[in-house]
Amino acid sequence: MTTDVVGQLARLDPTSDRAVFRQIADSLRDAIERGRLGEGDKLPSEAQLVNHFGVARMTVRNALQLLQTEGLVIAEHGKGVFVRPRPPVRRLASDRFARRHRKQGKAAFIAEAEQAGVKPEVDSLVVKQEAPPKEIAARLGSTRKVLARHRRYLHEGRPVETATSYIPLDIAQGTQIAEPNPGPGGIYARLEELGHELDHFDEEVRSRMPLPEETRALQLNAGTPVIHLVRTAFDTDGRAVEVCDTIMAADAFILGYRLPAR
Amino acid sequence: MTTDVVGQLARLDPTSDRAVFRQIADSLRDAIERGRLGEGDKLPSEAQLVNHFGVARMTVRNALQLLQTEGLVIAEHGKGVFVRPRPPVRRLASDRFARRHRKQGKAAFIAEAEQAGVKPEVDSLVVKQEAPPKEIAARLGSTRKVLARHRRYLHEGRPVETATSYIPLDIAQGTQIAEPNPGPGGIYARLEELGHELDHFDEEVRSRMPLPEETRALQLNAGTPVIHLVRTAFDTDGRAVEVCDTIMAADAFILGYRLPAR
DNA sequence: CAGTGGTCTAGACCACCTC
DNA sequence: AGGTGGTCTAGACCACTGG
Repeated sequence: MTTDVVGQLARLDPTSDRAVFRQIADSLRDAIERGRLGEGDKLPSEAQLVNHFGVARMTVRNALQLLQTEGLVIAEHGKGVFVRPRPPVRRLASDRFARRHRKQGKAAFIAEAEQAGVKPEVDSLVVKQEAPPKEIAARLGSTRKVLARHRRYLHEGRPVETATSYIPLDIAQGTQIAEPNPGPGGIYARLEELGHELDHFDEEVRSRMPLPEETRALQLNAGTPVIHLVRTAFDTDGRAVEVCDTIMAADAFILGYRLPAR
Repeated sequence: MTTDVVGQLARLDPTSDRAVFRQIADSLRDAIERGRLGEGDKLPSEAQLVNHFGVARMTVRNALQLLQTEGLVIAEHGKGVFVRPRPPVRRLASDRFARRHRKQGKAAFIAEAEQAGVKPEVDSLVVKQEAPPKEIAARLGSTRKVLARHRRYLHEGRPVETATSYIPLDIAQGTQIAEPNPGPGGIYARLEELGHELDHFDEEVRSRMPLPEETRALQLNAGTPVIHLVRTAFDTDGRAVEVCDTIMAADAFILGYRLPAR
């Protein structure tokens, strides 16, 4: 058998003010941080921990739950609790919407993914007309109806991002933007062909815990926040021609930006 | 008394596969999303929920814990469980390191905060010389010793950000950068005076759940992720002259970036 | 089948807050 | 003092996984 992890865990300090379940969590966290437990390794079972520390099962479960919400471990029903493997992260560079990529016929997500050497996919595409949500209308500067393009992106089969693009109907109606497949270079390439030469994008980045529906759509583990990114595209006339509302699994991305020191 | 919130909660569905504590969480979440419970409002007490749903206290506590990890509510010992108020967020604009701010004698955090109309503070300043952590050395392109400036930023008294700047010793030693107070315009102004004209900054943005130490330093509530931002400053010679490693309370910030469409 | 985690019960004592 | 949430116990039954 492998080395006896449970035997090497720190003992409880009965004189400490710190709650027992926190002390148990501390000792397991310590074992992970010191590398005694590596990525993907199985933690001692609840029963083993109950024996080792001489506490009730709920106390052990409290400790494990704490580590889960910290994003350090993942419980798998019927199998055990495992040190969470760090999934490969994708770097999104600040030139990801550069025209040269569109010119090559690649949409931003696809170009980024291929550069990172992973297989990208898109699914659950929904295109419809609707009244824009308030936040979107504020950014578009209009409450008139929009075309909403919703899709989900996957990475080697794992869902990592959902995105909804909102384009004013007066721009999108009757164009390929309203089709499920917007063609080479994505909707930004189509917008430029329609005479809306793109000038810049403004991105707003937030982070928070996922709503239950986001947890479902992205199959998120406990302890995984989401990055909420809202991007507004402006043409050279200064008009907002698209707003893209994106929810990303935070453990799958690093966002990269270049700022001028000017 | 106020309206009877607990009486308006949805009933349990005994035929559902969904766990009872999840159904209870669902009904409370629903009340929050529908606005029956507003920001700062007190949820029904555990005892009230136990009576209303006819379950054991641990079942109710499980439901409340779920809502806490979702960041929707905050439990306060001896007082109750409350709908989490959305703290005022600060927008960080992509021109926050523009030279015109330094010229006005303001460091980036101060300038941003004043623009947002909040009172900024800095505390627990530590300045020392050390070997750079591996990640920092990689960005500086050197493993030689650095000057590390650690500080914590507060917002109307609330800690919202910790930051550590690493500057190569051959640049910083003997200058005002090595002093606790770097002078007007902050260390970037000093770097430029020393002949390192700044060209651009590269920022990397990640999000994850906080480590216990970060939870302490930022006094984070359950269900609050952190934004981990690493900024590298480059001078016009292309040399990395500073790396700043920042941990921000995710509920206190919106990051804004402008991307070229070029 | 045995081992694992998931849910739930029915209590107990404690620490904190407000009155 | 009485209400609130925080911790802990000692059980029970269930659902999933693996050999």
